[in-house]
Amino acid sequence: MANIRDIAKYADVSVTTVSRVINDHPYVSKEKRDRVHAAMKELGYLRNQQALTLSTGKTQRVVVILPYMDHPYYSFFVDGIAKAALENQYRIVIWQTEYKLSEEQQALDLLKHREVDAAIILSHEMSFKEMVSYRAYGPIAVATVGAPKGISSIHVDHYASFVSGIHVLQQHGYEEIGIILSRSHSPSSLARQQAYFDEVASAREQWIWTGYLTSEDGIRLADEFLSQKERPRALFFSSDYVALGFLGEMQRRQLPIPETVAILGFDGNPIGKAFGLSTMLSPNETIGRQLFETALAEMQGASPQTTAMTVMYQTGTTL
Amino acid sequence: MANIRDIAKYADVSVTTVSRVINDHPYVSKEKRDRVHAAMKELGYLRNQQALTLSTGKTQRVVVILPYMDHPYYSFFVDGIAKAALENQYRIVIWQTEYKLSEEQQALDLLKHREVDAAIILSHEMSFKEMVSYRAYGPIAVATVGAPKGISSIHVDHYASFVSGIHVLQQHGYEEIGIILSRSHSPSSLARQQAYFDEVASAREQWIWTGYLTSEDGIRLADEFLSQKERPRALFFSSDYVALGFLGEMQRRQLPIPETVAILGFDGNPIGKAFGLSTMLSPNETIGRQLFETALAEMQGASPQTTAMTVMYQTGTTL
DNA sequence: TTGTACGCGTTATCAC
DNA sequence: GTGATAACGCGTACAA
Repeated sequence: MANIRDIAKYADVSVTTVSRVINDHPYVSKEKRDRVHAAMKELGYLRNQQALTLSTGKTQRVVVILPYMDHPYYSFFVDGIAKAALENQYRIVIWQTEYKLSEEQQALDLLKHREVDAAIILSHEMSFKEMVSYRAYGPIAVATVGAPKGISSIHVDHYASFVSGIHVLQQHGYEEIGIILSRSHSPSSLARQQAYFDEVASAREQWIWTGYLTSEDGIRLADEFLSQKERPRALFFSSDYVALGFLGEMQRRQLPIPETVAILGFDGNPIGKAFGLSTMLSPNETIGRQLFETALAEMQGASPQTTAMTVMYQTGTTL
Repeated sequence: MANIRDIAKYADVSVTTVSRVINDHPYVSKEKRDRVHAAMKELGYLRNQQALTLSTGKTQRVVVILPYMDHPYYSFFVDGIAKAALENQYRIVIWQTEYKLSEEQQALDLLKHREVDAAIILSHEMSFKEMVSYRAYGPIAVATVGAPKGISSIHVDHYASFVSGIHVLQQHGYEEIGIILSRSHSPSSLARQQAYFDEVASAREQWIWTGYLTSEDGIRLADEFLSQKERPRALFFSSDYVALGFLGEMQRRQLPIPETVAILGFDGNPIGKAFGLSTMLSPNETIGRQLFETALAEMQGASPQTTAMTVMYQTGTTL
């Protein structure tokens, strides 16, 4: 609990000198430097981060805003963010929103109240218009598409990615394709629908299933899918977990894949490999890293930037 | 950027009065209260959290220390912690250690440097002896077994849980049982081995596989398992993800489950349901909640406590 | 009911 | 090289 003043008194120097020693500044005689070090050791000095933070105005913290902690999709982003943050002596504060606007607002209020230096948003309900109003209080980097000037974005180009996924399906001979989306009105879902209608000749509304986020949703999809009279020959998912739920349920019903219907996932979650899931590999950990690095650069004066990432086909046995 | 003094000046009152208004204290005339509110609105006042923190000595933050963000096992704990924390106006800081002692030390240093009020540790390499040396700087709650006095613990009783899992296997007629562990020297692995030798008559060293953490490890296990001349009739895993990796690989090789070998998982990860995995359901989200609540109680003066949780058999088709 | 003055622990400024 | 002293923005005795 000894503070900088106690050290100064004990070493018989000024607090300024102690501060200089702590921060490795020049212009301190070796003799006093040694005395200060000895005093710090003797009294068990520990620098109080809160005081530093108030004094410098920098918190060395970034808030990461995401809807669900327990959805494995997000953990890869967070992993990348966490690694980049730790390497740069930053801490990350996690805020789980469950897509509630009020939670997103509270999380961004951390920026206003100088509790964090920047915000990284993985998915959001909030409009970009509202988000921009927080920009004055610190850099904001998002993993979603459509960010306006002022807000950095490192994201998967969902339109291009879905197009290339559809091409993979078509190269495998599938023309009648259905797609499985998460939230119907999210920008990524809209981009995916657009790609679907642009690239699939037989595209139809009934072959778009929306509201599927978890593996349980995937299980539930089996009934919805099988109950249709006219069914597509292939399903392109927007999440590996949903795809795996569906795949497992089809296996349980002894319906062979891809004979009954081909399955193409999206993400590249390692667990998919165990079940031979064909999928579009998304570089989510890299995106996480870059989100932090972009935010860091902005804190140091750089301009906001937008980067679109692409996905890669990862072969499996479900096509 | 207006601070409490600016408000005071603008409303023509003292800073104390402004502080009282902010914190809803009594003894402020309605008239001045209104003036202060008006001034705050006019100047766009936002309370600086860093200053509050330095002044009160409380950060309203808790650090959560865990080895891997991208291992889905931990996300359920974090989910529970996050929910409980947000309900109590606490923020959580995440520190990913990859089981590196130095990272664990750095994370606990946050406590020393008053950057957080308490620490929650989900899994650790550090000895409890060393951990205790940090206790002086704030409450510590762990999700592991064997915590000494002074350190709170909400954990799965791995010995009892493994015993009950083994009983489930035996009730299904399996006597020759093997077990799959993660890190060989972790307390939970030791408890599981003990349970194994205590309860399984045919227990043998060759039927203990250690070093399996991920689904990829589970895939790899298939070869190790099949190459043994004498094989157990059932495998009891310590993680659903490893079990699923193994299950998927066995399916790929067209080896029927449970005929080739029965599989019992451990965790109760939702994705297991899709593939009919029989497992021991562990209340990890609840444990997360209680970890936070215990830490909070300690911050408010309560004594450290230890609670052991039990797991429940969740039926599937792999036994 | 209100206000003055100080403490929280640090860094930054400026004079010596 | 060194050291007073003023910020940073808030809460809170204590006095009035």
